[in-house]
Amino acid sequence: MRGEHDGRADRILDAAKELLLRWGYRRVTIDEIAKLAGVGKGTIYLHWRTREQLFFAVAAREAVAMLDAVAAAMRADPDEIMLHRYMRRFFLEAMDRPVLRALFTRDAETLDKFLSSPARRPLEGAKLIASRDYLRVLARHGLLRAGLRPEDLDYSLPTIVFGFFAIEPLLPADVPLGLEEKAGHLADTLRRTFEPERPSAREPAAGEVVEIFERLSRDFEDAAYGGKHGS
Amino acid sequence: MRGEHDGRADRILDAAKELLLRWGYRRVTIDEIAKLAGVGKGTIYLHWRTREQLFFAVAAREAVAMLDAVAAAMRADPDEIMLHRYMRRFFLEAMDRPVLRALFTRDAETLDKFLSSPARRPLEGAKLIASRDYLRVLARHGLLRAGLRPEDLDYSLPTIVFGFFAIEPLLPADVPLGLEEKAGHLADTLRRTFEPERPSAREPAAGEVVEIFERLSRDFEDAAYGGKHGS
DNA sequence: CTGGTGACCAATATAGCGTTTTGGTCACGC
DNA sequence: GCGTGACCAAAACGCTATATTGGTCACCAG
Repeated sequence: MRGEHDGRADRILDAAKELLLRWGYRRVTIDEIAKLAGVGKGTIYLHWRTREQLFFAVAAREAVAMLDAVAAAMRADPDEIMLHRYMRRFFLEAMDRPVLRALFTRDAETLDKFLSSPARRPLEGAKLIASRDYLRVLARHGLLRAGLRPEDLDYSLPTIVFGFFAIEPLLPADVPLGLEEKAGHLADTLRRTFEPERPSAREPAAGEVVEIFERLSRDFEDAAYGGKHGS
Repeated sequence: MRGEHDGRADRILDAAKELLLRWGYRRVTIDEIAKLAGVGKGTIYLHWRTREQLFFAVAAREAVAMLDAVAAAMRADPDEIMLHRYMRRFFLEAMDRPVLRALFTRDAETLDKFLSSPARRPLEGAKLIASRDYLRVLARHGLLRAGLRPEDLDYSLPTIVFGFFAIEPLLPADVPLGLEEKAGHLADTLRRTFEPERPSAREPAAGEVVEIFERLSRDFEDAAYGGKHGS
């Protein structure tokens, strides 16, 4: 069932994505998207109720790709479920995907009003970064500092991660750090702040965690293609 | 010599500050400031070369007040020189001063174009947050993690602190945390990330550190009142 | 002489308004 | 019955006339 869309929705999303990255949110019109996708304008409205929903779907599809990459990496190496490893990959994957990078770095040039539009809400860091379920599993398996409860992270964790994204457009051009190094600093901060010095084994938790991210991915996929009926 | 200005500059800065907070950067005119301060418009230009410099001086004077509070606290309690204690106070003091809060939270409503104006440059976090001299003293006295060099903090430290400020305008209204608690989370993060588990005594470093902040304060004071001749 | 001033000016911002573009709909036809 | 593009109200844009404002400087009060 997964990924067996008729392809038309994806052609439209491809067109929207390309134009978004080329011209920025404000300058892209539905007519252009329809033309590039080779469909009538009305067809787009068979898939999504508004322009906003359409662009939300563009971003949601990117999130799906990212989450799938995350889940795959966790399957290949259980260590990858550790909070600091996950956020390291999260940072790298997000920065490698122009749409997500624009979203997380709050690139106003590209996203303009979409940044403050309500449709963007479900993409807010919180859900992706700090899925309560994921943190709960980590805590239960001794992969968070003793005594640290999932809700204790509600504020700090997204705030720290947000800082590493949001600082990007403000960095002077001559910062001698690559993405990998930045991700490393982020990971180091999270590991020291939230993880135990001697964490338990990861394997017992890996299955559950992978499942959580797979489910999250499906949720975003549904949200992307089902925008017509969604909230 | 300190603080013995003729008072006129301060009256002007008071007027500018009040109008800034009331109307926002864009709506405040030099004429209004002059009227409220009870001086002629030309007089303002005897103190500062441009409107931008004037508003920079408003912010610089706030920074002086904050730095003085920081230095006083460090004099009263040497523990206050620890990085996490300093940043805790920095956060609280900045958030308590409307002008600095607007600056650090990047409040576009209040500051508008001033946020991207070159005159603001010297107020950038880096100088205040991560004065190299201060970090060097901490390192020399064993108050930073072994092996952590001041330049290793150039990226991480401002980034983390920036996150805690910049997230503010994005927090939903129902976040159940007070400023003190937020500052506590920031301090905790910095302590665990950058400080040794068993730091050396603070007293030996306290004098030097206090001096650094006193000098920083004087620098900002000079910059504020000497805007006429400054760069 | 000197420090302070406000009338003055070029440059920028604003307001008004007619025109164009565009998100979203829906009657029609393949 | 699914897909379409002509259609429409609403929003965006371009443009001109007008108003505002940062910054200057000739002049004046002390």
